[in-house]
Amino acid sequence: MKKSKVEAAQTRRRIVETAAREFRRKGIHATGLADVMAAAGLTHGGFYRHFGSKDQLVAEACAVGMEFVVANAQAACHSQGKGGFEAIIESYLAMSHQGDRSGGCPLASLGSELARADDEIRAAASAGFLKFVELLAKQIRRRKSQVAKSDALFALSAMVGAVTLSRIVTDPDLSTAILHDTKRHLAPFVARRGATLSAGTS
Amino acid sequence: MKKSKVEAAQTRRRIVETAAREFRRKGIHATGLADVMAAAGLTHGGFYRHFGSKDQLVAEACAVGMEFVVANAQAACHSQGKGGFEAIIESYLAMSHQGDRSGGCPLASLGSELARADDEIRAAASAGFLKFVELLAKQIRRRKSQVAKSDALFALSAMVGAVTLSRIVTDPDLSTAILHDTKRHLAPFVARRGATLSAGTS
DNA sequence: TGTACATCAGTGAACGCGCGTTCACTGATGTAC
DNA sequence: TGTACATCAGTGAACGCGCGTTCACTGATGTAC
Repeated sequence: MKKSKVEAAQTRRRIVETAAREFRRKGIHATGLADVMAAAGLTHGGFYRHFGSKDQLVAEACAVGMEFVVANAQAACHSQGKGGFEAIIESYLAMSHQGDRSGGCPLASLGSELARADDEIRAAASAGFLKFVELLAKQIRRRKSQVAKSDALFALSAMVGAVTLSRIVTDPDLSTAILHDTKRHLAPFVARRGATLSAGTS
Repeated sequence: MKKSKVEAAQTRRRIVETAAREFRRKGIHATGLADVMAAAGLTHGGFYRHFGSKDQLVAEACAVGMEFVVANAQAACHSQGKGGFEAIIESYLAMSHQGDRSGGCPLASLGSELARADDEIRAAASAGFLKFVELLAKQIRRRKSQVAKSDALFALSAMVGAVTLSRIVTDPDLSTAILHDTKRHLAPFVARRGATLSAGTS
């Protein structure tokens, strides 16, 4: 039953992408390797032909998940009429993102699990996080790029927190309010060029 | 070996408080009931004399954890010379909080796990979240309390996201920067009374 | 180009382990008389 | 106040189950001649 090298590479890719969806949907701990392999149309025994451990898969799945999210954000800021920054926060803080864990941002759907994960996994998440920050910073044109990056760090923190909290809260109105208010507070960010807010001294 | 009613009540309380610490430290899924009971100086068999299930303990532990965090915030805003709001964000976004999962905010240390938890657990987290929001809103004096609440929702989203992300990221400098920048962006919140930022129309 | 053989992707059973939960038991507590 | 007995907090062994990981096996693939 050996498959060709091309097929094997496709299978590997399929496992990682399936894992990226399953981990985000049910959480890292709650998703077994057998679940992932079954969702990819395979039996669990073959897993170790492709990966050294579950943690390795988690790291790769995390990287792929972040790539998708950053690509989506990039697509959003090119497609809409609005400014790039506003388009990104609008799509990130949309109720559709809140409801779609498996296709959404790993930082929001796996945040507290990632914080306890091993170095390799956290490094993958870190790299994806920084790509997102850079994309955001590029949309915030300021005199000093360092200030734009600082603004982007803050904006992404608020967005990740908002989506996470809106998923925890039991009242749907409160859930919507968290996303809405975060959107409203972040939106003026691009407009206020060089405002006092971004020129803190400490 | 039966214990008196008073002793039993103390034991129950001790289990909940121990659980609150252990769950925040290692995560809900990764912490077994035997771990919690051992940390409380008991054997695991007695657990079901006090609780109906692990989920019930998680819900109570979450409630207690949030109570402690809100109480800490309240203490912080009374003890320092600064304004209450600034004192709270300063203590929440301190590196000491980032490093101390077991004594810190459940929303940050358990966020993505809570988002997938059952209704009872999420209701407990919701209630604690709202208490925190109300405390924050009280520190933000505005003409309309509804605006203060909206500001508080946003501020807490940013704080929870910042602490979570600062724990994920592998670069210690980036970790510090996330907390620092979030502090810096949130601090002017109280100063800017009725600024355009808080008077959005949509 | 055709043949012989090593490789290795994928299967399915099995491993030890820790989980949440149950249960028979113990003996101090609290109650009924 | 003293005695007899039911209660029940806590113990420790056991349960079925699913986990990550291993392994013998299979047969198509890819290579050496």
